[in-house]
Amino acid sequence: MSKIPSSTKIPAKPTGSRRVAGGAAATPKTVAATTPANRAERAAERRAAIVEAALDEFIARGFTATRLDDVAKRAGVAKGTIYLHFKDKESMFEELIRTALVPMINRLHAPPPSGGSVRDMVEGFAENFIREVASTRRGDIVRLIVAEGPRFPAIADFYYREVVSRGLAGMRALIELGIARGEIRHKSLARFPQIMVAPALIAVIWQSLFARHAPLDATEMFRVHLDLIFGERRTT
Amino acid sequence: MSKIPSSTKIPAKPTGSRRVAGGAAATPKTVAATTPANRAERAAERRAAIVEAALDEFIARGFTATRLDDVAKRAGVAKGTIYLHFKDKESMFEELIRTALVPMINRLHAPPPSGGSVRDMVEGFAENFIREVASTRRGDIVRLIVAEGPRFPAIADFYYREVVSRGLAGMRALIELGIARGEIRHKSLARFPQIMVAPALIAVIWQSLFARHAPLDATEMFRVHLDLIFGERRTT
Amino acid sequence: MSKIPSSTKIPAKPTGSRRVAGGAAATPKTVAATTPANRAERAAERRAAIVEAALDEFIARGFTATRLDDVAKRAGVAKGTIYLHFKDKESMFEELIRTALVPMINRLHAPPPSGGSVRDMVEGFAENFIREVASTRRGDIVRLIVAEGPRFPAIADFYYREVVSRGLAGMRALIELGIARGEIRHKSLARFPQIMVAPALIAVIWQSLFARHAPLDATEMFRVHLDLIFGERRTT
Amino acid sequence: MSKIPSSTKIPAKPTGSRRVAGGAAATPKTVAATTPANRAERAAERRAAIVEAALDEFIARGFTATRLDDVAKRAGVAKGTIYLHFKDKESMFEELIRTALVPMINRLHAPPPSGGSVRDMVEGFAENFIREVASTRRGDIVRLIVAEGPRFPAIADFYYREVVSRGLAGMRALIELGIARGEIRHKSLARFPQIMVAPALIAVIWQSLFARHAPLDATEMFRVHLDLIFGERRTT
DNA sequence: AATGAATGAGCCTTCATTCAT
DNA sequence: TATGAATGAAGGCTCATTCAT
Repeated sequence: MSKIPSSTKIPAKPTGSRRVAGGAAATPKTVAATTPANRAERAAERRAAIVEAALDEFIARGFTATRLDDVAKRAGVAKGTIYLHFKDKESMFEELIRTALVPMINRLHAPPPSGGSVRDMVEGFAENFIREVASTRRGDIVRLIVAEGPRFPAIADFYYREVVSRGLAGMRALIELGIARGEIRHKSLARFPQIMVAPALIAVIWQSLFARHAPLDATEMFRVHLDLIFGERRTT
Repeated sequence: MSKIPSSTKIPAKPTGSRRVAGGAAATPKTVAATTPANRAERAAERRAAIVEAALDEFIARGFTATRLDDVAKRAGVAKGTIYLHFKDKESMFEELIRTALVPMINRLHAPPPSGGSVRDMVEGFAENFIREVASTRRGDIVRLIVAEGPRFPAIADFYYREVVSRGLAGMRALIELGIARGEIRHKSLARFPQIMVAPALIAVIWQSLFARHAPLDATEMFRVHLDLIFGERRTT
Repeated sequence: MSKIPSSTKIPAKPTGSRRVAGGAAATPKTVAATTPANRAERAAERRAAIVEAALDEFIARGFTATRLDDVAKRAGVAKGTIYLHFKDKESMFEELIRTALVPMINRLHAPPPSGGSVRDMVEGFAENFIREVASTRRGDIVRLIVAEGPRFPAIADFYYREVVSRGLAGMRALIELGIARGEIRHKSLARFPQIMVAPALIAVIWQSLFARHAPLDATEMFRVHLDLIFGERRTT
Repeated sequence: MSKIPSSTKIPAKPTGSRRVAGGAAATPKTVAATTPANRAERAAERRAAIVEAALDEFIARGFTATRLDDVAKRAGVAKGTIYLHFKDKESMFEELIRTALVPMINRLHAPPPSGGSVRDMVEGFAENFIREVASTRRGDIVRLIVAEGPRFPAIADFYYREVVSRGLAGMRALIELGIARGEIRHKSLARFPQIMVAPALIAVIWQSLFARHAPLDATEMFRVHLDLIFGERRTT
């Protein structure tokens, strides 16, 4: 049994603009004359590169095992530069997670595309979730929260407050709408909206841990799950 | 936002006989009046204490952040003693996880208590799972696997092979039985036995991360979930 | 009988500019007024200081007993700094030895100052050797190789290949020249050039181990040795 | 470049009586009924085994790198047993060296076999030395003293006092005899008896370090050396 | 006397953080 | 603003030594 050696080079998807072709050891010094105007722009770019890199590393190794040295290398900046943007490793981690959750939060704010049946809405949500979360890096972030939550209560709290509780509230509203409209018969489902999203979370975890052994068609699974709740549709 | 300081003393559930109450610096030399007569017995006890302590620390901090120093202190042994029982931190971690999973594996071997309806069987299984796993340290171990799996592929593999694939196979058999007996109408459920257990896993994660904010009645949630699959029962 | 306590402070010949006199706890941060203008220069200086210090410690204690902590202290750098220059203790040791041998190797390359008789050449070589090796730290390095060679075969190999075999080859050539010129009568000496240098090595070892008890005039000894080979000279 | 891994099993020449055939992990407990009479005998045997084992390990690894665990294993005793015979590692080392030197010391006491010419006597001594020292473990001990001398001044002192100074004194007497008898013409040789033995020491070191690369016929070398001093003999 | 489990000081090495340039 | 050399606290692991059996 061997763990992933910490020297493993997680293939770096170079983060955008910077990183001139050919530059071996990423020498970011020779950036040439900087137009005073785009200073801020350049800084923002750097910061973005750091965020990208840090997320990748944190996802791959977890908080403690991540080395800022690696983050810097991957971001193509010097180690010290990280400290121009973040107070320390811990704050960086927390800030990163928050930032990464923002899109999810926003989606929860957006009123669900209310056209059509409740099932369509839920299915739309689920497809979206699976496409945008379960099979992307955002899914890894969810797993990261599960992993580091106990050591970063603030992160867990934030996630609960901003994502989980809102998401469940929205889901409950949908369920109640479904019940009101007669689409859903099981009234008690409204007491446990978690049930509605459970397969989505399963999918997230499955992708990280077992996809290699047994690929999982998350969308289809979710559809079957919805059949349980709304009754079979395809028969029609 | 602050993470749990690494110096935080996770309250140690003292492991059995040794460890006199109040003893601060845990001086394990003066055992004197402690009963265990023979050598082997003492050794086994020590090893058990280390296992206990290590599991607690690993669960609380994750692999990398766990200090063997703390494990030793919590177990009431010297640091060197750990190395009489385990090759190194990594082997200790892997061995611990495997050991901790054995009870779960055994339960999967045991033929499901086949009396009664399929729903009863599943419900029995779920109640059991929630009682023995979701709300105990075994649940934390599942979360630990989710957390460290990507860095310990061997652990993830082992968990998949010994627990997940077997568990799902068993569940699929039950589902097929339910379909054959007419208890379950949704035939495609057999393709995704994950759906059946999804709420159980949700419960495990919820306990670790959010129980503090919003307690979750896992048993009741699971019952509602079963209602979706088997049809409501309580109406009777 | 007591060995040198490992805490013994081997008097450090301070390595160059840095290191203000008397400074106990060696706070190398406040360099301030120290001259070395540019980065590279400073780095080279530090590296040199480490090399100096490490050699002294290795010579005084041998490989295993040398503590990098002491090396760092003696070099006036932090422990971590060593690792900016060397991969680990072992590589440092091997690299150090090789580096320290380079001057000897170079001397072997240089064509012997061919003026005069063979005896003069050998005597010149010997005087040089005794002046530059036997009574200096280079002699200690030879002893160090003798001491650690069996545990570092690579070091022994390197020493044999680069110094011993070349040195003996050169010496053999000289001997043959001496035989050809009629300066040396014992033809079989060419089969054992080791004999020619034996007293030099004896001198090296004597200096390290017994000089304190009985000083040895290595130069004079070598001259007597040459008398055996070339016939007495002083009579003239 | 790689050093000998410390795990290297130096092939143990099992030390005599003990060590029952087939006994894997050398379980010295089952020694059966001990005749009260031979207690002391058994103890002496054990001690001898420890001495043997320790010498081998010290020679192979040097003082610091030698683990008492390995010594115990090789001697077929428990680690604690070593402490019944020696105060600590350091004393053991010093005592071992002293003990190992005794035979050499004794030989020096024994009046040189005074029959025949001085050359015969020296040649006899040298042949003896090369046979009994240079190519045996005793030679390794000489190298060990060279290696550890600086860190164990007491050892170096002892060696100087008991072996070196006596040996040289004896050699000087022989040289003076040779001069008196007209066998040796170079009178100043008496001032540096080291010259007489230098090739012998060279041979010792050569065996340890370079024998593998280039075997050395020490006896023949010594004979050539003597030819230098006494004049060629074979021509006759 | 002999054992070997247990101890804990100590050492190599890593890595978050600082700061002179 | 950005760099990266330097720092030193901390942690994994070893091993001489002790001591209950």
